Amino acid sequence: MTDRTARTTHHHGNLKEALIDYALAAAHAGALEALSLRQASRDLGVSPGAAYRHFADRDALLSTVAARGFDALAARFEAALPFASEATSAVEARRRFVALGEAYVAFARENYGLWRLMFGPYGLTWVPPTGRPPTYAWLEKALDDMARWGVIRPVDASAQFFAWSAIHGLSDLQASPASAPSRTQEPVEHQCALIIAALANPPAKK
Amino acid sequence: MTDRTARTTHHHGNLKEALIDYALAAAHAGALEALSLRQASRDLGVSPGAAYRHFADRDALLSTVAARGFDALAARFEAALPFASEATSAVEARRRFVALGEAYVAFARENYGLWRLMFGPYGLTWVPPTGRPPTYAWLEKALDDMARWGVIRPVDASAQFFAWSAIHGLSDLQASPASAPSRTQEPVEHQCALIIAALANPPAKK
DNA sequence: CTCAGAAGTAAGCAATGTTTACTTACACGC
DNA sequence: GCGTGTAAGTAAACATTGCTTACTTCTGAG
Repeated sequence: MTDRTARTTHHHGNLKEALIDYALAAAHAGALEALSLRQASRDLGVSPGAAYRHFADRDALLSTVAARGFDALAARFEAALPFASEATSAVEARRRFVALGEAYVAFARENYGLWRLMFGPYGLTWVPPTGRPPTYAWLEKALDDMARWGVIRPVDASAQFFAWSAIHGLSDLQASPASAPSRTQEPVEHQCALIIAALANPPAKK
Repeated sequence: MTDRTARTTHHHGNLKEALIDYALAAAHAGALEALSLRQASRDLGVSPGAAYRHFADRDALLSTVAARGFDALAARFEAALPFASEATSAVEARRRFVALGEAYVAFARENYGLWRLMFGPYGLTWVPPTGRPPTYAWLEKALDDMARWGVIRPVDASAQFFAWSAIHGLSDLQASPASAPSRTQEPVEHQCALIIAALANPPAKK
């Protein structure tokens, strides 16, 4: 966790990436908001001012880390539900939507610090850094799949946003360490069922 | 904003409350996570160490401020929708539920820093500090009212949690300064309509 | 081989959280 | 009324942090 090919070389190493990884690891432990550049530099065996050769200031590091967070979330989506694949039945489409929700919640739980950063004052930039489609595209696709198999009605942007914010709220509430005692995972499926119910019987648009 | 009956008296004043108010004001401006005890003490005309006579450490202050946040939210609910009142029709019950959701979102927007604190690592203790019922009770009551007038089916704890997390997610996403450009308020009503749709046609429980 | 520039160092500044030993001033028993 | 105990505030100090500046060192392109 400390070394990163920066050992043998006296003065050089791939800092920047090492700093990002360090922050990512700290985020995994939940202690991101209190991350210290000096401590990081110390642990990476480098002088305090070295980080400023790669990041304008602490916020710049946090900002890029937040961006990486969306990348990591997309990777998790891809692992749980390859973007290229398609649903082959109604029950399959439904199962995929639930899997997406569960991945979302699980990510928030396992990377609480990063999660907070992503949706905090920084973050929410979500340009697609790699070739992967931005995270929102997974949701659109899952909803479209369900609509195609008749599980729900066709969705507009407003309905998409509803589905997103419903799962997002669930994640935020369940990921909070304050609700740690009730760490049950099953409600996610039921929540998704309720979202599907709403999208299957949408309110009459006035 | 600086004075608080602590002026004339040379050494005393109602610190503690002044500190909480100071933090609350800072929260209103959004700059809570970066609140400085020294700066606060300075602005309140008191020495740096004075705060520690009332709070064990910085986190203790933030923690009580978070608790006050839930109190302020309850006050807002009460203002928008007196707890003692009852819905007198189906459309009224529905209107009240929407008003609750709008109050929730508005509070998150106007007190972003406090909002983040309340649902962050601190907070979520929500003991009812004053005589008011805890915030969650408003939601329960609004849902029960709607069920009583046939707007939705009777709700269980799981359905309550669904409604809460859906509105909570909406608040969190819309309150984030990153989504400031799209500061439209109308979607709240539509979101609530979708929540109602879900609770009116709940999924068959297996 | 040189040498310009990237990458890292050392030292320093201002600010913070927190602790300690000290003073002050209020309140209350006598 | 008057000492006096105690809560509340002060002053000084320590460790740590973000960040800047002037300096060194290493590297890789020409």
